[in-house]
Amino acid sequence: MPELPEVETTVRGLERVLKGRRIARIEARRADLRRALPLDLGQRLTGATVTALSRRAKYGRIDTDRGDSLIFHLGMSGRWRIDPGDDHKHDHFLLTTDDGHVLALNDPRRFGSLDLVATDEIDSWPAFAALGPEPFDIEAATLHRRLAGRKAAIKLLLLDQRIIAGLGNIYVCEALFRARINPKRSGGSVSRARLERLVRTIRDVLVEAIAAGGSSLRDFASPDGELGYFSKRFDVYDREGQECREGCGGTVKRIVQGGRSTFYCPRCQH
DNA sequence: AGATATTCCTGGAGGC
DNA sequence: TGCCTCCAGGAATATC
Repeated sequence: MPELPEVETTVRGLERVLKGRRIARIEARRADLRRALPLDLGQRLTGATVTALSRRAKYGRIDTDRGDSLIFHLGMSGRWRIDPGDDHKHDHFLLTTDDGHVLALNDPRRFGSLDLVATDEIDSWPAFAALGPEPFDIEAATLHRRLAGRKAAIKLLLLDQRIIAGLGNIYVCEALFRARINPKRSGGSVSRARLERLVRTIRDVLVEAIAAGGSSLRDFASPDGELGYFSKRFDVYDREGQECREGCGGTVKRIVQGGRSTFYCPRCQH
């Protein structure tokens, strides 16, 4: 599942073929990804030059010289392929550059989204306006303030994009394990010192995943279509019943919080 | 504020 | 082999 590291890797991959290029052709095969696409999307993008690519939380952003930004979210199963060759099922959106590269957005489950937003209004675009700070920017003091008094489980609060933006299920589990924090603990009860450690482990785990080329769930492909990585091993995610890698003698447990799986070591995490 | 449920969607896994 | 059910997940939304 694409989380922040996968989006970062994807943006970097797209940048290699897109930055500075003129968009020669757009093919939007579905008008209805998560939200309806503007009817004039083709006109606004065709002939425009891509000036910059960037990432915000789990969104990728492609800016053009015509004042528009194309914003994508990969949802659960989204991926970009560069020069896919033949046609793939679920290729919903294709972009051709002036030097002949084809970029295809493929998303079987269609939980992803595609939006065209005026670049100078991007900060007030509702999906962006609601986002909390980036994990690489947030300070422990800020996180402490944002969690103060909150009774909900720390695991759930870290998944809340308004509190801290960009974390998903996998890296929240991994970061909490490394920080030795029990995912069931209420957000407001985590001490400032432990939040210092948590901010560090969040950054560490994200940096490592980006370095490994994005993570590693079976179906993730890098932008150029290379198939998935098993290079990054998780300590707890999807390891129910297996021994704790910390060597504490405990066993990784799976619980359900907010309707989704949490993996942790009850011996190590308090 | 928080807990829980539902919706979107497909493919992969496991049961029989 | 195939048919069935369940499950995975991010984000928006609804309800109590």
